[in-house]
Amino acid sequence: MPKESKRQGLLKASRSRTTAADVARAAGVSVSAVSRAFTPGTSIAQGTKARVLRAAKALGYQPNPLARGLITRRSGMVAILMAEVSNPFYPTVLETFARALSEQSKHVMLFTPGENEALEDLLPRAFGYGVEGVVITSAKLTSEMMAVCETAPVPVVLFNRTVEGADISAVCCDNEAGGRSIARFLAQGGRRRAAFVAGLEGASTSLYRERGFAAGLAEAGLPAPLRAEGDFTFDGGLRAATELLALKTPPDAVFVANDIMALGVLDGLRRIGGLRVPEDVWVVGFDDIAAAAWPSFDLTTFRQPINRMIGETLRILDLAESGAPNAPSTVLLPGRLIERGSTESAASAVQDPP
Amino acid sequence: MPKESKRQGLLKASRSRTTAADVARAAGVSVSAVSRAFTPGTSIAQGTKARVLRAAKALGYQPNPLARGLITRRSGMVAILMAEVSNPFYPTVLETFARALSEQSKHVMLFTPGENEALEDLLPRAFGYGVEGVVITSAKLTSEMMAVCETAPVPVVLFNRTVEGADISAVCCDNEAGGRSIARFLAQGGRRRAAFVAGLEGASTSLYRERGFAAGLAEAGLPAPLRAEGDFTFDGGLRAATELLALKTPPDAVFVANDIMALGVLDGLRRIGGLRVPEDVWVVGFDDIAAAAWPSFDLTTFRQPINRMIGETLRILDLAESGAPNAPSTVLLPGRLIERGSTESAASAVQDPP
DNA sequence: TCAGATATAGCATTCGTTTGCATGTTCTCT
DNA sequence: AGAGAACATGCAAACGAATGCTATATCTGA
Repeated sequence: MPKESKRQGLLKASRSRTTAADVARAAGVSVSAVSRAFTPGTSIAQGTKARVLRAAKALGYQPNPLARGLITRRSGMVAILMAEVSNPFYPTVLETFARALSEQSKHVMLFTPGENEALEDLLPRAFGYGVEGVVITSAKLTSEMMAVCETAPVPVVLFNRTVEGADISAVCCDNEAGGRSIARFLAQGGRRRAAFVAGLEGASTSLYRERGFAAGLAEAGLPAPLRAEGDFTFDGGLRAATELLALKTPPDAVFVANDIMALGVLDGLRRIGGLRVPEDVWVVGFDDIAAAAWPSFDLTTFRQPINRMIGETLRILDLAESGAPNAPSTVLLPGRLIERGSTESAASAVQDPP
Repeated sequence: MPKESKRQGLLKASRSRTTAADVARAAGVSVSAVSRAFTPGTSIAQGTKARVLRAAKALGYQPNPLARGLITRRSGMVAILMAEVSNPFYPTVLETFARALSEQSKHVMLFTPGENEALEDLLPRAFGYGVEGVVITSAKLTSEMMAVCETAPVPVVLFNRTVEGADISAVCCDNEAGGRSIARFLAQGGRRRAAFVAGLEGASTSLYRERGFAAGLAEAGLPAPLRAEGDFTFDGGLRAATELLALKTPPDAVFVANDIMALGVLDGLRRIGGLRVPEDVWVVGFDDIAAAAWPSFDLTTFRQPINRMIGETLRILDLAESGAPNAPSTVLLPGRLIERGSTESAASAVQDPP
């Protein structure tokens, strides 16, 4: 690797960053004082602090997160592991996170597992960067992964996921309650033959939603739901729809494990099956992504409280960070059914008595 | 307790960070040698390099990016500024970027400008983290912003944006050519009264697409397009549709500045205006997002070459990084029209004469 | 065979902070 | 007024790696 020194000289000459030493000199104090002025909760007199901050502002000084992170092991970044970008729910989550963290002047480091990249290799890399916390929104959680999470040097939170019997914090919508309330809604609407379209095998969200849904149907005296499988994608929904249409007696209502897939089901039932929604069949999703409200779909769905979920996640991260007992906690937040045109309201359906 | 011992082992492996000194000791060399073993292009014998790498692997050692970045000023991260998460085009871009960088074992640091956060404040923060490059995909580019970009210590690339007269690299689809080819396509299909739905005022993409479109129509001997404005969002598309419907003579074809807005226009024309697509009116978008291919929309659109665009962006970043003359370059990549059901093929449309 | 060129390896410095420790200062209470 | 306590400040040693320089081996050619 030959020629290299030229560029360096060029760049460094023009943009030498101002350091704590510069500020110290300007304010007539030591670098320690500068450091303390920027670290809350340290022993420093009001006067000197003000003086330092003033000098810092004048020079445009900001503590270097890299140097700081080298010592404190916290570089002001939070790692987010996210795989399913094709599901619009997650970009929204990502954006909200980024904004929320930005207000604490923290930043998002994004980790997207590649084809042949194991998640458990990604995490140590993140730790190397001194991330102050990790949020995982990826579907597949292997047991190796769990092990890494449990021994992580910083708090780890599963977002929209849970794992049984693992010592990891998790923040979720109450999926089981959601499934149950949808079952109740369908029953009240006079639906007799419900179907469930599952997401990826092994995803906790799909599992709990199905569990609650089945329980709710049973409580209402309805038979267990028909079942098809998708993979949480639009195309998976399309395929599931054809599957359902192939049944001798198709369902009169379908609860789909998430919205993006529900849109696929809806489209499949209409375009391929020629069915009318909601006249022939009702469709209900889960998440309340933006597209659910589009006129073409007008999808009834169960809204996840994204903002509260993110709030709770940040709370857990902060909590663990501030040295509180790091007892892993699972937070279940209530969601809410949003009725739209892919179902009829219970009121109008009640006309014919059971 | 078996669980206890297992944990212990993992703790050792993942938490207590092994440093270059540990590896040096294990390999019987100095830390310098370890450093050189991990830095390509340095003077080190094959034998010792192999020995070091073996020891490193055995200990699970990875150079600490923070410490490394402190010296080299490059921490292995690339900053991405992204605002419009509600447009599915961008999450896709983000994901592709993250994967591509991951293969160079670099990482994405995401910056999402908040409500009252100026972009030009965000960049210096990014520089503080030693990012090796910056990719900007945000809509609004103020002149303060330009100034910061031009004096940046690392390469900056505008993605899907251009700015005239600024010394900043940019990678774009050839929007003007795209607009022109769409115009030609509509003309060949026998459309006589075209409309354009613009995106945000001041967005270069919208501007160039419109320019090319208008030029193409003129060349085909058609009148200048009708015009409505959206804001690059679905709802903006809906509003634009109502606007167009309110005209005394509505258009027989609409070119919308991007897909997500085109879906809104399509939905608006159908649901609100009761028009049939493509029988009554053709609709063409730009981007080719996933939803464009959904049966409900089946949107003809101009596909941006995302992969090539990202490839070029990375190339520019690498180029500038490796010390080549940092002459800002603008790369224009060709896109391609994807015909779907929201238009008729020119062949079939030619059958019935007006 | 020996001077001189050429790879390698190590030492010590450097990057920009934080922080334990020691040293003042000021304050409080008796 | 004096003895501690409580607070402020600076010094210097980390943090973990990169790198200019120097000191050795090793190699080259005459």
